[in-house]
Formats: sequence, structure tokens, C-alpha cells
Amino acid sequence: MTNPTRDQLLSAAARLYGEHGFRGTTTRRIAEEAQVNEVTIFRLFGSKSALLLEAIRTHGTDVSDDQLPLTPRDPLSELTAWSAHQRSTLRSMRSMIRKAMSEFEEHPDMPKCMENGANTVHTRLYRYFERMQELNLIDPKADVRAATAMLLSSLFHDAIARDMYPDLFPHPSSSAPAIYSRLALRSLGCNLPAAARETTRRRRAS
Amino acid sequence: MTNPTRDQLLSAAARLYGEHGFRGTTTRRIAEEAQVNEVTIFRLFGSKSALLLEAIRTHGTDVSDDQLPLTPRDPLSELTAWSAHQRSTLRSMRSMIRKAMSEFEEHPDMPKCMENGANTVHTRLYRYFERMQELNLIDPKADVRAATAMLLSSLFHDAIARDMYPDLFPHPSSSAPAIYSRLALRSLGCNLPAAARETTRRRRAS
DNA sequence: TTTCAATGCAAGTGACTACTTGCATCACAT
DNA sequence: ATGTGATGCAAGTAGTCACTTGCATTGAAA
Repeated sequence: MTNPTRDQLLSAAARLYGEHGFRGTTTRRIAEEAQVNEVTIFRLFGSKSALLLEAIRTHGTDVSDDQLPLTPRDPLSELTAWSAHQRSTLRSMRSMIRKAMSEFEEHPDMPKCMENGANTVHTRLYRYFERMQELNLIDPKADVRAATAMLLSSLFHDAIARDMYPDLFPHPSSSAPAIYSRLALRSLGCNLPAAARETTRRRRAS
Repeated sequence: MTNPTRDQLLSAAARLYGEHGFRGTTTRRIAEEAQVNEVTIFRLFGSKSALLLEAIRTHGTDVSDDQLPLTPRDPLSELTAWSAHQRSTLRSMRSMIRKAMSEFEEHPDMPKCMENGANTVHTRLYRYFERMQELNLIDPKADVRAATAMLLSSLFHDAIARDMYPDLFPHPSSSAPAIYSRLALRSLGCNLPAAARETTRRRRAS
């Protein structure tokens, strides 16, 4: 059952939360943004908190359509595409993520709303690397869990902090997912087919 | 010239900022924490903003004593020690960092206060890897800038987010700096002396 | 002792905030 | 036409907040 007023309020709240955080997202602001009367917020949600919590739940667990195949065939390009996609998603949500993290102590429910999304992404990548290990595409002794963490940390940090500290990240920005993916695979001792390896080398020469 | 009232206010403000952010750090709270009268804030600093800005400047650029040598001798252990130290520093500042990042749009000065610290750390690590490259300790073609970014992102993310999403990071926490360092060196194609490599393998078997 | 600077105390100002209340309007279903 | 639910409007409540003002106190220096 769709209710346009509810939806308007939820998306307005989510957007404003990303801009102003919990305290700075006032009920007056939300009402204006959603073009409804302020009292409607309390009629529909009971309180500002309840509205914001539901807004983050709705908009904060947007686990994007996953593109990592179950069976790795061309790891570098698969991983690059997936990384680019994840970074883009995180980037589009960066303000909200920053706010939720910031308010961990005062509103622990906020980052909590995003935990499922984060764990899902982590599990997907971890499985992919495990599968690669089973197929002997990487060093059997490689620390797959650590590489997973490292690649995700790079994507995450790039997504949420590049606009603040641009010099800390690889340039151009569009190449960063490929760069991180290559490094991650390399740290895993990835044995690429000779053809794929030749391609990689040529690209790096240019 | 030291002024105890000023110092008290600055450190109270910095601490409270880490807990409550800009808006949630009220002048009344600061005064109470510092055990001074609220009006003193305006006498000494003119406004809440000015106090908070100076507090973050004072407490937010704590670039810890650097332990990376100019000439790499034992990269894995040097890097591990350095990483552990950086992570510890970041961890101790994590609430403040989260707040400052969160408030980038509304108070861009806050993350700005930390930029020098971040760039300094980045430059140190980058130089270390470059030096390694000059000494032929790593692949001459390795992307040193990318590996720098990747290791720092891992340390950063671990420091500021482990308490929120513990399952995303390597365990035990105390081993994470070593794990990240190993991966980073590996991604750079680090040629460790045979003895050092043997040691590493034994440790992983246990 | 007097003076002066630093700080405390108390009251206040004007603006903001989440939320409530009572009445009115509108659109849809019966 | 009537009834009902959803929403708007307007006013209000009680509390919070950064900041100001006037007077008082304290400690150090001359």
C-alpha cells in the first residue's frame, strides 16, 4: 500500500538527515521539503525520531544490484566493475553515512540501520575471493578475509572522504576502482591467464 | 604564555565536540565541563564557533611521533609498528574525526583543521614506499601512490568504524596493523630477504 | 592601600524546537 | 447528500540555546 504523503516525508527526511544530521533536521524543515503540514509528521510517525529512523532504514540499506558472478572468470574486470559500482553507491550516500557514523554514540540506531547492507557487501566479496581460492586463481594461503577488508576500506574511504581530502586518493578518480582492484588481486597472489596479464601490462604502459 | 582557563575551555570543547558535534556542544556544557562561568567563553573567545575551531585546531592535528625510518631496513616490522601507532592515534580521535567529517557541509573548517595531519601521514608513508622502490625492495613498476592510499584507508576505516561494524575487520584487532602491512607490501611485490620470509610463513602456520 | 584585570553570578533577550490542540477543508465512498 | 479519514491552518506550550548586560568578587601588581 503506497501512501504519497508518507513517502514524501521519508525521502525528505533522509535527504535532510544527510545534510544536517539528527538534530539539525528539524520537523519544520522536513515538512517544508516534503510540502506537507508539520503536524502531519506527528500524525503519521508519532515523533521526529521515529520518522528519521524509518527514513534511514528505507534509504540507508540500498544494497545495489550485485554484479559479482558466483564463478570468477575474468577477475580483474569483474572486480573493477563491481568496485566502481559499490563506490558509486557509497558515494551517493556519503553524507548520510557520515552523519550516521558521527552520531553513533548518541543515536546508535542510525549506523545500525546500515549494518545489514555493509555485511552483505562484505560477504559477497569475501565469497568471490574464496571461490577464486578454490579455483586456484590465487595463492591458497592468501588471507582472503584481510584482502576483503582492505579493498572495502579503500572503496569506503574513497567514497566518503575524497571530496574532503582529494590528495589522499589515486587520480583520476574514475580509475580508482580499477587501481584498488588490481592491488587487491595482487596482494592475493592472483594468477591471471597469460593473455589477461599481457593486456594488463599493455594498459599500464599507456 | 599559559592561561589555565583558556586551556580548560579548549580541552573541554574538544572533548565535547567529539561526543556531541558542533550543534550538540552547547556553551553551557562546555562551561560546566571546564568548570568556568559560561560568560567567560564569550569574553575569551567571542563566540562558540571561534572556541570550537580553535579547540579542533589544537587537538585535531596531533600527528604522532613518526617512527618510519628514512631508510627501510626491515619493512614488515617497521611498517607494522608504524601502522599500529597510526591506527592507535586515529582510534583515540575517532569521535572527533567522525564529527568533523559529518559536518563537512555545514562547517567545512572542521575537517580542514585536520588536513595537514592527514597529508603529513600520507607523505611519510609514500616516501617510505618510494625509498623502498629506489632500493629495489619492491617491484619497480608498482603503483606506490595507490598502495599508500590503500594502506591508509584500511587503517583509517579500522580506526573509525570497528566499534560500529566489528565483523568487517580482521581479527583479532591487535593483529590488524600487521595484516594490513603484509598485504600492502605484498601488493607492492616486496622482495623480502629469505630469512624474513621464512619467519613470516612460520607465524602464519601457528 | 588602591587599582585593575579576570572571572563569577544572575537575569535577561530573542530566536529556535518538538510537539499539541481545536477548528476547517477536501476528497472519496456509501 | 452524508459521513469519514486525511490533511491543512493557526496558535500555542514549555523548554533550549548563544549571547548580552550590570554588578560583585578575587587576586595580583604597584
